[in-house]
Amino acid sequence: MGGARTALFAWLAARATGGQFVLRIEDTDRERSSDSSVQAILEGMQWLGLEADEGPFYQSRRMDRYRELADQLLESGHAYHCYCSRERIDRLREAALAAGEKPRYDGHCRDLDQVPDGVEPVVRFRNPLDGCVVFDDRVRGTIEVDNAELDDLVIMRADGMPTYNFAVVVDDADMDISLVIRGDDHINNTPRQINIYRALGMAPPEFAHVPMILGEDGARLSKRHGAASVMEWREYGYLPDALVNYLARLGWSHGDQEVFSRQQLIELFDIADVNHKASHFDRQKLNWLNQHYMREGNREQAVAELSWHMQRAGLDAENGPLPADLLAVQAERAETLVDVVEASRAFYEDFQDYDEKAAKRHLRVAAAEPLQDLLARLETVSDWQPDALGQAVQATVDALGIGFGKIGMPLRVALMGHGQSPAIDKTLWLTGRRRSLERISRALEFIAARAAE
RNA sequence: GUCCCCAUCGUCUAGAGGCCUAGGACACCGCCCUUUCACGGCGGCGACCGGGGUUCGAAUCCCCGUGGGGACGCCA
Repeated sequence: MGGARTALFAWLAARATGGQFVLRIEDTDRERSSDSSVQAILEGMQWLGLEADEGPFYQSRRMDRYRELADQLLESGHAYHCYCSRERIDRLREAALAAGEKPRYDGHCRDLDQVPDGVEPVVRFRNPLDGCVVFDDRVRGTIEVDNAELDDLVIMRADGMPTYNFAVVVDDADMDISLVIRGDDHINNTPRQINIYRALGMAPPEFAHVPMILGEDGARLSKRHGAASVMEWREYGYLPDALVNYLARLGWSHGDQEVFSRQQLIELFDIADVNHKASHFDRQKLNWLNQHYMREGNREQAVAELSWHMQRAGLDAENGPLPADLLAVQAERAETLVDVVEASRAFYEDFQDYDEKAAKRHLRVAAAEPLQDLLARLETVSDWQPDALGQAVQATVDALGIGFGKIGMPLRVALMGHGQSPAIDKTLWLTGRRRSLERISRALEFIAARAAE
């Protein structure tokens, strides 16, 4: 989610300023990057509607370029081969930690005379020893770091693959990136990268470090908090528009406004307005927005998503009301599309047993006459629409001189198997003629059987 | 531990020295509407982390504490 929000900000910043949104897959780590993880990103972006103007570009296909520039740095003396073993590096780190210092590479191979045999070296960047790096962050303002705090980072691994900090510099320069928007966990990388730009003789882009998103418990958002990938949120029943709106409001705002269309977001968004503080992910507020978008948002999107969820839950839309009709009545009593589907099973398939408590309370002998009367009336209803259905129920109430409660709840339980459903006319409507008549008959039989016991 | 970043209701936030008796939203509580569940309406609870400055005046500026987050990888 953090990545999705960063992508959203980047997309908005590009759209708001007439720029291009470039999608790049940073897959230089052979062990961690897999087809499925890349696929998850691509799918998530598409589902959220964050279409890229360029890309996706894959770093794994630009190896020659990274090697070329690493060689250039080697030749100009801005980089050097390092033969230190991982064990030595580990010892260095432990010693530094024990001494209360910041772990750093000690520059052992900086000026080596002789090259050890049989060791595949890494390439390290020769970071300046003094001075400091200052940059003007578009959201944070001026950030200043002493070069003395920085060590010589590895830019090419022993296997010849570039590391992140080097590859992004090369790519951002080659791809003419004017603004880099990323999580503020990268603030510490930026001065190192700026030093590399300088060594390469290239001009660094502008940077904007946006705050992180924390879980409800204040810890960094992770799988532990329920969902790692954007597509999992789809599975939970959220709408892309709701997620986009929610994510945009996390760390950014425009006065008291809470609901923003994409168009408004594009018109109002300015990266410089982004907050400095990390924010907590609040599922309940997302729920509220999701309900809002289910009720009043883009109909096609909501219906398409609902259909997807129905299929996933094994509900056959052919065998019950139209998803659009279902949404129209269920959205106001549900927070997610999964809730809508779960509350609607009875409209698409038969239920086995009545909820014990509901049956005991509402399917009693006293309910038999009203149900019988209503059944007769419903059989004559030709236009199975809410208005006519509501009138039929009212007619039963009037004819028998009973209160609405004497028929409403028994009917609800007869139709749904339990006591929760939309307004009774809507419930009859969604249940459909054949099922409604069958289920009322079934309830009458149930009542009779109970009475006989 | 060292360095970097941050700090307004439980949460998201408004607030750019007087407009603040600190506003809105979510959540929560109450009432109304409703013979289901909801929706909706009305109302309530609830915050400027602490201490020093600067100023006629500070939530807003500065410093120091404290708290939180991040970084310190041949991960990104």
